Amino acid sequence: MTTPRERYRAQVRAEAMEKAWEQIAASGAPGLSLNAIAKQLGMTGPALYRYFASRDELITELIREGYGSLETAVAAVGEADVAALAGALRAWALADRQRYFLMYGTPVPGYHAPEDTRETAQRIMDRLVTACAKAGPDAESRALRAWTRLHGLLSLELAGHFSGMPVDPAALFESEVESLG
Amino acid sequence: MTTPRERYRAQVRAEAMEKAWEQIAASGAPGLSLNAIAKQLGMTGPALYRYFASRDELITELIREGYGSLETAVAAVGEADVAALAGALRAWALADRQRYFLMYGTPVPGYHAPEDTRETAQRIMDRLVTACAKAGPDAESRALRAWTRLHGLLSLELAGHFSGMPVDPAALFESEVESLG
DNA sequence: AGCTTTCGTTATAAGTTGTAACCCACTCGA
DNA sequence: TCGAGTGGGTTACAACTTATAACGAAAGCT
Repeated sequence: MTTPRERYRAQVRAEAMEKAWEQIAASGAPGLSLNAIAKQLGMTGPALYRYFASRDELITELIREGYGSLETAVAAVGEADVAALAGALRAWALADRQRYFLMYGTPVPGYHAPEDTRETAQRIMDRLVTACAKAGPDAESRALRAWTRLHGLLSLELAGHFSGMPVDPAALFESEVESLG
Repeated sequence: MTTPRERYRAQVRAEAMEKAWEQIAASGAPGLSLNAIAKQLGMTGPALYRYFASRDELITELIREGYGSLETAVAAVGEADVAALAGALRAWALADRQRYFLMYGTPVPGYHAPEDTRETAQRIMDRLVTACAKAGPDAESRALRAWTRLHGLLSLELAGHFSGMPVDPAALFESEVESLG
């Protein structure tokens, strides 16, 4: 049973996180400002602290949401073959670069992700493992290799390290996906 | 000919960058504070602006230094076979995680690396290409694949994404290096 | 109706980057 | 050797940031 207050609170939190995603997409995680978000929501800075204990908690919540969104993205892939999963991963990553980097990019020393995001990450990995299991033995180690290879490709592409090089990221990705089969 | 003033200036800049590396290693790039560095050098905050036009310029200088250090690291590898280069890369990366992420980690939207670092990166890549050329045809594309695979492995390891998993990063790295031969 | 919880406000503390103005010391040329 | 100019360091300040405290008002519950 949700009271009106709870619903309102959830709505404000959701709107704040929406603005936060926009800010992160525009200026990266370090450029995220609670004050600016509050202003966009039509309230003063300190008011937002009723909804998020700190800037870090907001970012943690964004990371949680990010993992959730990736999980639904891979869950939406019907028959779980590796190529389809890889394609879904790339599409999801390209949809929001900074979201990808928030989860898999530069770690902040001292920051530890909450336990439930690790569990979500595990479920995502499991999905990849079962896909690999259909294609032969040693599913776990092949899934691990798939993950590291795809991540290497994606993170370099998203970071723009291929720009200025005569490289077609999509083709490179496809060729690397084939190497996994 | 270097005047005493120039030598003094260069020294202060070098010391500031040293402290900057320490700060980045401790709290990541967002935690880098010009004020704190100035204090460590025994001067007030604004004084540092005589040496670096802005925080961004200091970070740019650090990135430049990072690329330079990687270039000397790979140049120190005598016979350039891919396995040796990969080993040198991993050792260099493990020596300072945040330095690696400063160069290959999460990009800041709107920030563009200066041209000379791209040239240095190109020279490093060339080294990898010549190493691949000794092992067969299609050196360029094999070098590119080597880069993306090693980066995927390294960045996940350095970010701590393997901790909690039954994974031996060194062994995984070795096995992936073999896949390149 | 009245009580309590919660929300949003202003005020404030302690940081940050960066600029401006000023002083002092060192360097360099006449 | 002395005077002028350059460059380093200081304090003061503006405009930000995160975060807390204290207060008022609105909404919900009994």
